[in-house]
Order: sequence, then C-alpha cells, then structure tokens
Amino acid sequence: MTTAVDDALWSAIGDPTRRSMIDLLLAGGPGTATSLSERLPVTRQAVSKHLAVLDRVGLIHSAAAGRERHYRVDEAQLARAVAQLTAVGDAWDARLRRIKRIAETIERHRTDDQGE
Amino acid sequence: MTTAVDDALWSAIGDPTRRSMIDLLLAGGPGTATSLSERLPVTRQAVSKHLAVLDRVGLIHSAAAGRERHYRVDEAQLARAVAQLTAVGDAWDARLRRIKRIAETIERHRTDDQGE
DNA sequence: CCCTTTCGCAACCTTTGGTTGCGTAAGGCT
DNA sequence: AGCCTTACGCAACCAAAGGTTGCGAAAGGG
Repeated sequence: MTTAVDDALWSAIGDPTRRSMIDLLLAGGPGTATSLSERLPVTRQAVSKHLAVLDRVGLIHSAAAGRERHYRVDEAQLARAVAQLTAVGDAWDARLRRIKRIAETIERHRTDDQGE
Repeated sequence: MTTAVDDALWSAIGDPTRRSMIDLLLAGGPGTATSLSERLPVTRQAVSKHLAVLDRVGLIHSAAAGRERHYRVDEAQLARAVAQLTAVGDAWDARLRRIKRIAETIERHRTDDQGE
C-alpha cells in the first residue's frame, strides 16, 4: 500500500529537467553537459548540477575524455527507477479500481431500491 | 519519445510528502489537514500547503464542513497522473530494452570473431 | 603559440518545503 | 449564555533546491 520507494531515486526523476536529460541520454547516447544544455531550456551550469544529482543516486556515470566529460545512463539503475514508478502507479491504480467497484456496488443497490 | 507529460501533475506527485498524502486519502477516505498531519512527519501547516498544491492541479477537492475542511481525491485526475507515470516508465523501458538488445547483438558478433 | 572550447567553482537570486506564532471561527460542556 | 477546546488560515521566517551570471583554468586546434 504505502509506496515505500527509494525517495532518492524518486526525487531524482521527479524533476522535469532531469527527466528530459535522461530522455536525451537514452536517445542520443552519452553526452556532455554542454551538448545536453544545447537541447534544453537551461544553462550548462544548471545541467551540470542536475548531472551531479543524477550521478549521486547512480542513475548516470561519467568519464573524463580530454577536456570533455561524458555522461551515460546506468541502465540497471534506471530500470530500478522505472520499477518504482510502475509500483506507485500500480498501487494507485489498484486503489482506484477498488473505489470504483465499491461505488458501482452502491449505485446498483440504490437502483434496486428505487426499482422496488 | 520525449515524455511530453503535464509537468504540473508530475511535480505535484513528485513530492514524497504529497505522494504519502494521496496514499492516506486513498486508504482512509476523505480527511482534513489535521488528520493527515497526525500520520505524517510534518506539521499541519506544511500539509495544508501541500493540499493547496494538490488542489490547484485538481488532484483533490475540498469541502467545508463546520470548522473542518474535508479533502478527497479526484479519481479521474489521479488516473490521468497514473497514466503519465506509466507512459514515462514504458518509454524508458522500451529504450532500455532496445539498448540491451543492441548490446547483446554486438556481444554475439564479438564472440563470433573470437571463435574464428 | 595563441585562440577557442569546455569545464568547474563561487556568488547570487527565487521558489519551495518546512517551521513557529497568532488570530479567529465553530463546537462541546456546564 | 459563557467558557474552553479544536481546527483552521494567515504571516513571518528559515533552509534547501533550481537557476543564473561571472570568473579562472586546462585541453585542443589553427
């Protein structure tokens, strides 16, 4: 019932800019802070801070390459994050279905009463 | 590919306290800021602010009842939010599977080369 | 060898999640 | 009726997070 998710992962992917960054890294392969910032509505420095956050929770890894620093998604960790998204979604979905079923039951009873 | 989700909904459910609040409202039915704060590690005022946020994006609705104010989840809107969670999860999942498949293909080729 | 590029660091601003404190309206109890 | 309690809303205040600008420094390319 209670989500019991890893809050660090959640808050990492909770930010819209960070989600976009993950999208970009997944679509275009490894990239740098500069290359990502060119496709995002924020500055390189902002992207750099987000990369640091994602790195801290293990969703991405970096490697120095000359004067550039390349970042790539950690697929296993992202898979864990996706699992948590799905878990919360499924939990709420189950609750919603239960509520809807109960509501329909009550409605049916009410209709029965009116019918008699 | 790009998630294109409603950012307002996402950031509303991105906060761990707000997710817990939704959990509590789903599990226990309508509640007040005070009743929720008793089961959360934050003060009533913090809960009240979160309720305002959730109300603004339409995830909950409130009704005055004497000196209390009752909040309940808007099921349709929560269903929309769940759909967006699922959409992002599915998109990333698809990407990850593609990456994994490509990696396996490369690995197979490399092994073939070594075998000859 | 110089010029460009890419980065990291620091200062600063604004928003957001959180707190405390206080005033007020609605209910319960003699 | 009158008091005490309870639930709430508003305001001030604080810390952390997302964002910006402005630097200095190191790696590459003419």
